[in-house]
Amino acid sequence: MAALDGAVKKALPQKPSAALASAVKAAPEGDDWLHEIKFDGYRILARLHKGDVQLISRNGNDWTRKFPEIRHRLEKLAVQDAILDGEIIALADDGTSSFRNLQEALSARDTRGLVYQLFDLQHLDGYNLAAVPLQQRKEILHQLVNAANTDDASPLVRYTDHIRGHGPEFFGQSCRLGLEGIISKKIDSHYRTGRGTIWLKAKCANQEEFLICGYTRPNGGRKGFGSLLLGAWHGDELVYTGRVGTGFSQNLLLSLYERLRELTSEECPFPSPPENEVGVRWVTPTLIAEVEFTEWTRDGVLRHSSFRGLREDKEPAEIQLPEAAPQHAQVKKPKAVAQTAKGAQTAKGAQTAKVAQTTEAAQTTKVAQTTNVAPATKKARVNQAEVAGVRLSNPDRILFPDQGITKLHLAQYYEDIAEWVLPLISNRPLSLVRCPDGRTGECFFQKHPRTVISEAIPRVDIPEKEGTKPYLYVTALPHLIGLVQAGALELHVWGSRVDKLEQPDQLVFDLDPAANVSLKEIFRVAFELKQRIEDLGLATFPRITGGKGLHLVVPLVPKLEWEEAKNFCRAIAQQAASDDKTRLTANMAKSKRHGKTFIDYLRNGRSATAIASYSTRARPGAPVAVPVSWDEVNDSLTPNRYTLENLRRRLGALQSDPWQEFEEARRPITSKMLAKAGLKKT
DNA sequence: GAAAGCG
DNA sequence: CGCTTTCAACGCTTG
DNA sequence: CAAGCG
Ligand SMILES: [Mn+2]
Ligand SMILES: [Mn+2]
Repeated sequence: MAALDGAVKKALPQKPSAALASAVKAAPEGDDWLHEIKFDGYRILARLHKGDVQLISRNGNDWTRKFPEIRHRLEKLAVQDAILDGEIIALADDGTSSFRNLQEALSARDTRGLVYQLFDLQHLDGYNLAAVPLQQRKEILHQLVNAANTDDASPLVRYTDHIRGHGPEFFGQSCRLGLEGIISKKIDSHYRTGRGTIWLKAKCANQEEFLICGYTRPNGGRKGFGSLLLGAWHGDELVYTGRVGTGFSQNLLLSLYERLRELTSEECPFPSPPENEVGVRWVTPTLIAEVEFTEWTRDGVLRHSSFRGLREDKEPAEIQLPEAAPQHAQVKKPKAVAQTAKGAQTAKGAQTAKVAQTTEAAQTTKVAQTTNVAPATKKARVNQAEVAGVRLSNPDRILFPDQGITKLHLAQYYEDIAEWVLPLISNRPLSLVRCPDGRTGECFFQKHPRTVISEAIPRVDIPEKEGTKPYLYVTALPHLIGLVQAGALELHVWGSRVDKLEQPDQLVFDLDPAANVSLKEIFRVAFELKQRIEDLGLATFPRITGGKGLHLVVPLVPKLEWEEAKNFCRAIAQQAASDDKTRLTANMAKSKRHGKTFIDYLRNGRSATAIASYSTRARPGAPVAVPVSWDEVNDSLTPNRYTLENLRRRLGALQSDPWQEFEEARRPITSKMLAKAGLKKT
């Protein structure tokens, strides 16, 4: 150690402090930067002294007792004394870290699944390493962690790897994967505590911390609070920054509500109270909420905000108004008189009149949008909303309880991504999975609209065995919102369009892995099938389904009718299966699938459907089916990694549509192809 | 979610 | 009138 | 043919 350049003999500090990263818009270029994935957890310094371990939070509190397993693991590190720097996270199977899961683990006192990701080393065995170049500090740390983990397949304490250079590419790739962002560090830098410019953070979405300053009463049937009112310090003035009403599970919402009730205050904490906030309960601003949002409106409030968790490791005074916030709101003088919540009118009558969420800034997307909470008139119209001109009943009904995602939020999701979803879903007959009481309620499949669904959504009559039946299809955003109003959580589409129903314009090969098939194997199978289809002269585009598998979608010029098309698909699937009998089957029977991947070619029948691109799934985690490009099909991808909560990060980072070439790649199925697939010419 | 049925 | 009940797919494969 | 499948 003494031989190490920069190491200085020094006593172990009693109260170590951490280096902090400064926010930047883009990742730095050049080989003199190292880049790490940004974790979504708690920043923790570990102080090791003669077998004794102390875990210290960002604001200097002793959190050792919160993480007994990690403490125990650190006690076994082969060091006399050390200061380690890292982040404690809840690590999911797909390699992502979730702050929500971390907090749930902490409040349930079940911290066994948590992992300590170490990325720096301040002090080791009598020497201060602050002046040792970063790369060397990380090498020493790496060896230390490796030596301790030799016989551990799933270690609790891990070394955090980095890539050198290629910052902008790494950042783009991280965002396309739906991650939070990256941290960039100067390769030869010393360890400097406090905020500096040698550690930089680039984020994939707007995410900031705000003080919880109040809450609204819940709307019909809901418990606890409806949404939180947020603020931040601007100098010594507390400024209102908007509300957040999604992102909490039921449990979290109720426990947060208990804490807020103890903080309730008669007095509005804002010198300039927000306008039109009726029936708000104010609280003393002490709790800190981490919030993700799409943008600031011109009024200086958050748009599309979503709660990510409570920060227990910061001080309220640290919460300053971000520089990106428009100055507008602070200048504005109060119009409305501050209300102290007194159960005025009926409980339900305490309805927020209008959220400051439709401003000019909010109107800039391609698709016309109007997202309003309707004014409370008397009592009849209470609790209704409108999106894209379509009336939503029960906008506050929770459809995904673990995420607190409501019907209004689902409608806003489709409004937000309309330009992505509409080209891929328009003019195709639909089947729906409806869950009017949410994902965990009773769900059912629906093919025919009957009375349930808005007359404004177009129908096409399709001949069936006996007579002709109506099917829904969409051509525009309001139709999608109409489906949301009906409680549709999954949209499944035909492989043909309403103007050419009998001739498919796309095929779907649905790869359904058995439970114990690894991702690697699914993807290997997918590439082999891709090759097989390309050899026939057709293109394939991959789509992760939001469930467990993957689709290969084949663009066609409509020519053959359904029966011939399906025969073609069956021949391909059976050929693939017979060439790889151990890993594949073309037999739908579950008993024949054990340990294998089923090539479900049966999506390619008349009236068969497949999940639509960008449709949500009625599954845990609020996943979404997402078109990807073939070069994204690798170890980083999982079939359900994109969700209602993180898809926006991906779309924002995409340089181009991963299915950009889809239209140009259309080809008819020729008799040559049929012959090559082993079918007789027609 | 919405219409029909029931007390 | 308000509360409860009912309904919301189906064709093809497989053994 | 009934049962299973998505
Ligand atoms: Mn599937
Ligand atoms: Mn399938």
